[in-house]
Amino acid sequence: MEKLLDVLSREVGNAFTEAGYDAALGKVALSNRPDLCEFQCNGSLAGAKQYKKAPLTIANDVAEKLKESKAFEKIEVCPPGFLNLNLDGDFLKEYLSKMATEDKFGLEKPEKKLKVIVDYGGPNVAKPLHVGHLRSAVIGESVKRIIRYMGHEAIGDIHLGDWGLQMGLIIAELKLRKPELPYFDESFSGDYPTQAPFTISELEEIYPFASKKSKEDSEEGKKFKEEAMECTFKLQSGVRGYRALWKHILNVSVTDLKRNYDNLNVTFDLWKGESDVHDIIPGMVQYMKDGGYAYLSEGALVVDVKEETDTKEMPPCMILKSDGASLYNTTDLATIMDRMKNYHPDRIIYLTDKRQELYFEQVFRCARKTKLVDENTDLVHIGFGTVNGKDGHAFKTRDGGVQRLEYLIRDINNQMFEKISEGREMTEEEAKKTARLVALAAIKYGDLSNQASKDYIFDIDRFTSFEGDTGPYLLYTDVRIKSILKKYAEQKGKENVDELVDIKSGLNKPTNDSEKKLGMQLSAFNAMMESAYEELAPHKICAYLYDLANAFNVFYHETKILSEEDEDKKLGYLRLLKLVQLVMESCMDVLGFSAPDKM
RNA sequence: GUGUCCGUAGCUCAGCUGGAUAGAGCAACGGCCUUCUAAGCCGUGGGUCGGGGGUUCGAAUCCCUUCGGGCACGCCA
Repeated sequence: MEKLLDVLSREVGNAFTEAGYDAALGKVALSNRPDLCEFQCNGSLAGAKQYKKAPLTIANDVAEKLKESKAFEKIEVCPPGFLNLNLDGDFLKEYLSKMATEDKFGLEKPEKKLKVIVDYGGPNVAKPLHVGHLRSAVIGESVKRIIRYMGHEAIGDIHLGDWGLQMGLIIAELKLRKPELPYFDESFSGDYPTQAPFTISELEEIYPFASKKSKEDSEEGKKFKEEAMECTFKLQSGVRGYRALWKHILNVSVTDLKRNYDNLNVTFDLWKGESDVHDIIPGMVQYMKDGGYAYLSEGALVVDVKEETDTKEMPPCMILKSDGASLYNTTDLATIMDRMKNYHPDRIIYLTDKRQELYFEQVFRCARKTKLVDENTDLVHIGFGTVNGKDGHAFKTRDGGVQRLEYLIRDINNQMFEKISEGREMTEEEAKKTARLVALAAIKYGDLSNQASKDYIFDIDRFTSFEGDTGPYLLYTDVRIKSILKKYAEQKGKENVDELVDIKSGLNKPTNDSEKKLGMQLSAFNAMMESAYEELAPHKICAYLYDLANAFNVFYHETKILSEEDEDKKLGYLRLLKLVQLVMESCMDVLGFSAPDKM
């Protein structure tokens, strides 16, 4: 379905043509002076020079022709040459009625369905999730859903960090603590225990402990690091006991990660990791050498990725370290190779901290230069900003430690639960469930309503106060609508409101200003979603949703809906409400949260 | 040093493919609940869009410059 602004631009463009001017000047935009008009066209000003005429003259010429258009109920010319336009109520009614009958409210299907891989830039196994992981999870989930909503195929890959020195560190430390385990006995040939020799809590304690030790300058630290590297090497070369231990680490970790991500309503289609491409690395390296792409520089194997047009320094992309070991780049490139072979994606989107921008540019250029990717496969990096505390510095707990995501969410859930329990008739069970939904919306909306690339301040007090521009406000609005519709069904003695209020039978012509504003906000849905997709910008959906909720609440306060005596008018209101509800819920779903039935 | 991002109300942020008087939320102050959920609505105050130049009929938006801040810049991920 054509976007409303395009329809209107065509109308005005035609008027420009009829008046003897370029149709391209007829571009219509939402008015930035809502006190004067709903839409505006500034083409007369832009065309003044070209036609050597006063803008006012052009505007008057166009306005004259525009009178024949059915799209506008008011056409005004304002000095120095603005065309101020108000939409015709019947025209809006027709547009909304069509929108209500179409799939996805008039969002156009893509010409070609694309296959997109979304790489969530994986957490490391054996390390608890912290607030930093929140962004990649929340933004990634939304980006994935936006892509799907647009009609493309999206494959989400958590892409775990499950292979490097970190694994060696854990194994080395375990070896010190529990040397009696069969995994370290090279002569052991029986079956290893199916039960892991540690819990997730132990694992989460071991890794930071070992990591810290390996960084110490002491003799002990150096020795430990060597041991860890040795363990890494043994693991990667396939020593049986080490592989078995590694599987335990992975299993214990993944179970815990799944639980945490489930709480965030974030899911992955693939639980791949760096280890999955281990076997194809030698082949890839050989290919890069054979192709003349890779050469030794300062002992390391690198590929030059500088380009003529570069204005900045562009270090080469490193393929292997000087000791011959692989690194982050190696696995990322091998993963690209693997994905091309097994999925043939049209696009791969990476979500990581924005500090990795240069790194990804190197990797992308390298992949292109070495032809690991097809020319028409798009590689995109979405670099997001850091999550800061109220002081503007990286988010920390009160004692200065890293805040575990799990505890943070638990705290917010609890705060919500208390708030909801206050003076509301709900069972404890219900209140808990509602609290989780509200907390999730608070957290996700708090994150997603900021531009992804910017740092933002994670202010728990603000998120949990949930007044104004917050997730809970949106939920509240949706709940209000549901409540009215439910009440109407009850009045009619029906279980389900859908058979009473069918949006497909069309909307009414708006009868007052707030109703019209609400309708206009609805009509912008398809354009908004398209732009959110093009820019991979969930915050645009947030802004739209907030505006829609606002428009609804104004309408709600000005309009008595259920007590309206004119049955046709009442049904019109209810269908409008239903449409608002469906659009809101679609937006929320794409953002990755949902509303309860009551709150 | 090179590159890059940012600087908008007291605070947190939109707006940036150029348009008229720069918008929200929070905080402050004042109204609105016997009537569909007040987690709401309405109103008041609050700004040299970091500074300076330029392009343009018109600049928060584009270009240059300058100040202030963040981040990155070969063997970490």
